[in-house]
Amino acid sequence: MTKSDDPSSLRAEPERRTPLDRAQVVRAAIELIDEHGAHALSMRRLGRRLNVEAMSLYKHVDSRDTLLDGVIAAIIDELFDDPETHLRETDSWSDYLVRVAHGVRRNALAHPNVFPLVATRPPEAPWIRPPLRSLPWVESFLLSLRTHGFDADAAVYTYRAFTSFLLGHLLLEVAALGADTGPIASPESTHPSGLRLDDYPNVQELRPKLTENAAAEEFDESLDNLLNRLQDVRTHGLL
Amino acid sequence: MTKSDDPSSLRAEPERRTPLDRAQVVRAAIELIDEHGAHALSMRRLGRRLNVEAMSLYKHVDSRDTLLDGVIAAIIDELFDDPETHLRETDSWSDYLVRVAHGVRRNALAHPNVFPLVATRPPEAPWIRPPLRSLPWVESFLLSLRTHGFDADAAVYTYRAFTSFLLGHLLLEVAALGADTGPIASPESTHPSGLRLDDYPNVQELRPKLTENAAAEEFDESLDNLLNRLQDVRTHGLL
DNA sequence: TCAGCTAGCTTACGTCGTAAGCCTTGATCA
DNA sequence: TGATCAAGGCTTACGACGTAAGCTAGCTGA
Repeated sequence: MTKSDDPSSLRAEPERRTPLDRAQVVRAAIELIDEHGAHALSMRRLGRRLNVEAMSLYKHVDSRDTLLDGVIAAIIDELFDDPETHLRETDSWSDYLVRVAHGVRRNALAHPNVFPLVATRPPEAPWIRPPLRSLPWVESFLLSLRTHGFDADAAVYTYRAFTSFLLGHLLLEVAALGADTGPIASPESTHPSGLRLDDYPNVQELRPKLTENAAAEEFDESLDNLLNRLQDVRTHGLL
Repeated sequence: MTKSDDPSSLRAEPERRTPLDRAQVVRAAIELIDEHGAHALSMRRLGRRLNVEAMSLYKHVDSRDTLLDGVIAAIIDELFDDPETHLRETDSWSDYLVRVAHGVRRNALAHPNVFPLVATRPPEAPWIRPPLRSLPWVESFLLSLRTHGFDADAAVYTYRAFTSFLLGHLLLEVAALGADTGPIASPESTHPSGLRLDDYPNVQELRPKLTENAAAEEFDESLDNLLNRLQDVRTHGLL
């Protein structure tokens, strides 16, 4: 009506032939968050991106909140579908954990604006811990450990220690990456780092080192240390 | 006008004699978040709680976002003002780190709805890492370590490892505590844990253990392990 | 006394999530 | 073929939100 029937465009835009579905909505939401951060995901904006009115999205999604849950589910399903993140015949338990850890890290770095959601939105049950926050994941993880000699206590302990490790390291790595883990994003880096450091001599002196990015090495080293600890737990039990 | 001049209350509510100030606004915001979660902090609601119109808050605060930054600053200042979290004459470096860790944990558990903000809002600079996310904190932390024999590299390394450790453990502990780290809070725990576990035998079997809360012990043990690792770094350097 | 400032209030705008209901189109079936 | 119907769009509308702009009452100090 307004200006859409520009005669020069017989079928200018894709002119949706096939109807939208939930998967497309979720995918578009992920793209939008990847590009502009979670605060930019509004139903109207998402509709615009899909050439659809905001209200039409509700044919495919119950609410914005469940859409966000869908985004998270999609991301961790993507991770779950990565064969690298599953136990192999030839694996030792530590090979397995290393591959899972690296898979999660890849996943987090691929979607730095989504990861804070994965980290902080309430999980389905309080004992399901981000970032391994789906039942399939918990099941797969526990099973893999138990088939490699972890008893019940050690497996659960490992689940908790491993998720804590992942969350701490990756949330900070992703945040340092400039992800707008919070509301506002880029434009207010008013001065590239116009902090008054005069009263903080140690910070001032160490700032070059503080800004160095050694995330990958530190992740691996900390992981290695965790694995050593878990080996004790596995063979000697808790305490 | 509406119903506020109930004659039975000559001065029913405090009837503000002294004007509001920024500190009171921040304090009220913290209370509101503590009670109802961050999603419940709107300028209008906050105004209501302070018997003031929403717009009046802008006399004391630049925007909702800077108010949130103020909330975070207040929380970590509270932590900084706790003498338990600072180096003592009699301390070894590990005594110090243990007390800081426990201080942060106390702080997080005292404000479980605020901690996710502390964890995920963008810090002033990318190398300032939650939850020790103020310049005074970084300075104090680095100085304390260096006065105990950490060289520059080891001190910075420790800052990073320590913050990762705190963030991972405490964010998950606070989340399990039922904090609404995300938008919605309590009412939709429709069924106390109505998850279909039929297809997840390991989860099903281990669920009692998964729901056990051993956060305190695990925090301490993981901390102890971290300290051992740091001891190596302190005495032998990195790598 | 009176100018000026402070800390409130009022109004208004644009955006948000979403409830309710309408319209078009293509498939189903008599 | 024509009637029926559901799916998947669209329109309108409501209340809450953040906040820009401007108003005003009452205190301060000259």
